[in-house]
Amino acid sequence: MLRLSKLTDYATVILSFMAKNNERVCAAMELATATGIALPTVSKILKALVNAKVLISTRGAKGGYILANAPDKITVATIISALEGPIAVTECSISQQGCEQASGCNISGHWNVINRAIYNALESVTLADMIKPQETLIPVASLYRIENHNVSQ
Amino acid sequence: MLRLSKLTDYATVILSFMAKNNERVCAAMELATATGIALPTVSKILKALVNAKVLISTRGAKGGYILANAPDKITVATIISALEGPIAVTECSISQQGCEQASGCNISGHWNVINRAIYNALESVTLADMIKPQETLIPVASLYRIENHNVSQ
DNA sequence: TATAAATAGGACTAAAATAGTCCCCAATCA
DNA sequence: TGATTGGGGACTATTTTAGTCCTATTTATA
Repeated sequence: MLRLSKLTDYATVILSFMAKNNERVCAAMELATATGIALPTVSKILKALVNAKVLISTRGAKGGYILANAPDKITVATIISALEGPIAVTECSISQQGCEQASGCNISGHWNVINRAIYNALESVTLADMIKPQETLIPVASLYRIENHNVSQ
Repeated sequence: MLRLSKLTDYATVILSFMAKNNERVCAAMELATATGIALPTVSKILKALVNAKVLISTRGAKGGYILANAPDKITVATIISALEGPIAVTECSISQQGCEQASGCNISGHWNVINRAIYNALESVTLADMIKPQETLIPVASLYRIENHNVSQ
């Protein structure tokens, strides 16, 4: 299903809240209360976002977190990278040392085309877009080609 | 990192082999040998691809699998859907009943835009493309915005 | 300067998803 | 009829992800 982790999902919720309260330092506790996500989890996400330079932190009393850039400069690609590492759908695309699949794997070039397309899609949406009221709702069903054909495990 | 499962990766390797040997019925055993993937795993993948109508199976002695369509009619999106279910990056995009995040989650419309873009990217590359010799190699590093900023777990 | 409030970093546990294996049944061919 | 091959599902093992907690460090302020 090509999914994002829950933490990344939480990150967008947290960052959306912060974007709406732009220019104000928010403590982890406040963000936990506002979003309903447990404090230790919020804290973990915030640390990752600071490492990725999406947020700037201030320590000590009255400390907290603030967006490092304007919401329209923070892309979804950046947020995902912050929590999940490089955006690429296959291992070999990341390790760059080729996959161990000796026979028949000369397809990395095409995965790169796909990765690039996905990256562009994620790069084209910013935090500012996400907090805008949604104009157009695309019917979800149209996104699916095949329904309910998962591998039973 | 937005990754595909290993099984999906294997599926592309298996299907690539079959596309090169088009119009010939391949037994699971042969595919396992050709790709170096363990037989039970190959078998599991083939079953999923049959369910998704990517492959057609023949039972009994001399049986095996064959592509249901020409390689240029089988898209990467179809292959991924076959093994991982609907292509969408967030749970709420799939369940369609909205997420439980009461506060501040009015961003599903934008996720849909992203999902659609990703889907188009995956739909635009076919199995035929994947077995073509790669013309252009895009430097992988250019796909990344932030490097090595993963969350330590 | 002591104290409280806040983040930093990392270790750790728990839960869930994924990968991989195995078994028995059904179908087909020689 | 027996060998070969896929179908379906149960099961186990492994890996990843999620979530928690502890201790150190920093800073404001009473």
